[in-house]
Amino acid sequence: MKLEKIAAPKGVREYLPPESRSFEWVREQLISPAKSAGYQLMELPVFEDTTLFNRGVGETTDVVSKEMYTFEDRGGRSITLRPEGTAGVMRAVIEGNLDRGQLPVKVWYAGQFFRAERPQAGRYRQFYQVGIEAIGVDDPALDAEVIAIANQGFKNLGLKRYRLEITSLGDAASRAAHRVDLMKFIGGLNLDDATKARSEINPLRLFDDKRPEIIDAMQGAPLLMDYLSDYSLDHFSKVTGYLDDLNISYVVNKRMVRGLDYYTGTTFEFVHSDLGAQSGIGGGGRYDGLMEVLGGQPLSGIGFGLGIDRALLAAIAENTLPIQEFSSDLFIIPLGDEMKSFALTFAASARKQGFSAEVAFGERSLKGAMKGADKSGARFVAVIGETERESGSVELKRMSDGTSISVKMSELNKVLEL
RNA sequence: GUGGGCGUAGCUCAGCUGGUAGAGCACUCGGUUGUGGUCCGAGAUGUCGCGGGUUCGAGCCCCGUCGUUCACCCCA
Repeated sequence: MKLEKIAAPKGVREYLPPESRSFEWVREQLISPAKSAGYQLMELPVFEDTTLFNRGVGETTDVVSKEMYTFEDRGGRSITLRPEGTAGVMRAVIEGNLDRGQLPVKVWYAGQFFRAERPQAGRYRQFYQVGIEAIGVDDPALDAEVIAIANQGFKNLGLKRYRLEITSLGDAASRAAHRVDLMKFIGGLNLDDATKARSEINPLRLFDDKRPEIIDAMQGAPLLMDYLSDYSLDHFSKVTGYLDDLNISYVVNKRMVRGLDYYTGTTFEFVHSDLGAQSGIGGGGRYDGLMEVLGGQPLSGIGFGLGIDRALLAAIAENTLPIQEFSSDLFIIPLGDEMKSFALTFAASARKQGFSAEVAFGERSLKGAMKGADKSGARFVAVIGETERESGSVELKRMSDGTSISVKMSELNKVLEL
């Protein structure tokens, strides 16, 4: 009797071999620039106290109000699977007193995040991101470097068909003044109820609407950029100046909208042109009030999150994925059961000598084992039996051309390093 | 949460106007004694997503459901 199969939960994205090799590669390309810029790893829990996101991300955001996986644990605590990375990093920085040391605190992280949305191309309920945060210094040069690090990650992937959009959301006072005028403007529009309701939660959302009639209606809307204080404008122009010096091209998007409430000042987004509706491959910005909201010192911060899933889709779309070799140096075939122990010993010795080695397991015929060796892509194959055990040397067959060389089992480097 | 497309072997798919399933690839074994890739031969595999309905009869029609996919919303 066959039992029913169990499927993965809806919308999760998982990576199995051989695809996982590409995933691993993409993740490393995206994060390596941060590592070489002095950012250090932070491993964080995937679930947190629900209050962290309510307070950090903002109750009115879609993410918090309708996309979180929230449940009660056995102790009656409200727990939420992290929908984004920054709030958790801030919590850990405060809790671990990292903000008492030298500033800025510079950390990176990678892992899965969870949002209960309807799955779509490039949008999953469990998705993967890498990100960095730099906390405690408000310097436009830092903003520029953070952006440059993200940009370098995408360049590492060989991507070309993407653009960097950047804007400044200014400080709280500027946003409040702009909001009043924007609400007034929107009030004069003839909108359907759903859209009106959305605009009351966050009027900026209408700038992001994809429907032509809304885009049209928003043409004359007041722009936040025109409300910025001198300080914010000066800060922003320095950031763009540094980007110019770094030869990083960008477009200033005065209508950019971000879904998380904590962003202030410099805000940016990387958008890829081949990905359909879910085109954002990364985004981030400054969040100058967040630490304080979470009970820490009033320190500024800036960071980004890059979507690994989408970056991988982009690399596939642009055909920039390198072939990911996965093969051992040596494939060892024991002749019969009585040679298995010897094969395991030999494999261990080969690994100790610095080479990767696999053993043929099971009851296959020699021919079958050779086929297995071939498919594994191993560079060399060694068949071992009585003769080898007695002599202490093996024939290493080079699979690329079929030639073989005899070598002592303790001196594999004489052949394998060629 | 709303709307459209799709759901046939491990994969990609075929299956004509309804008559209870096929191809290619992949996989396993073999082509005799301790050596792969090509070639040849043989073989295994499907409750046609699931449930109900129409019919003498359904993979093909209808309804529901689940899954998947694309878009809206939102966003990585």
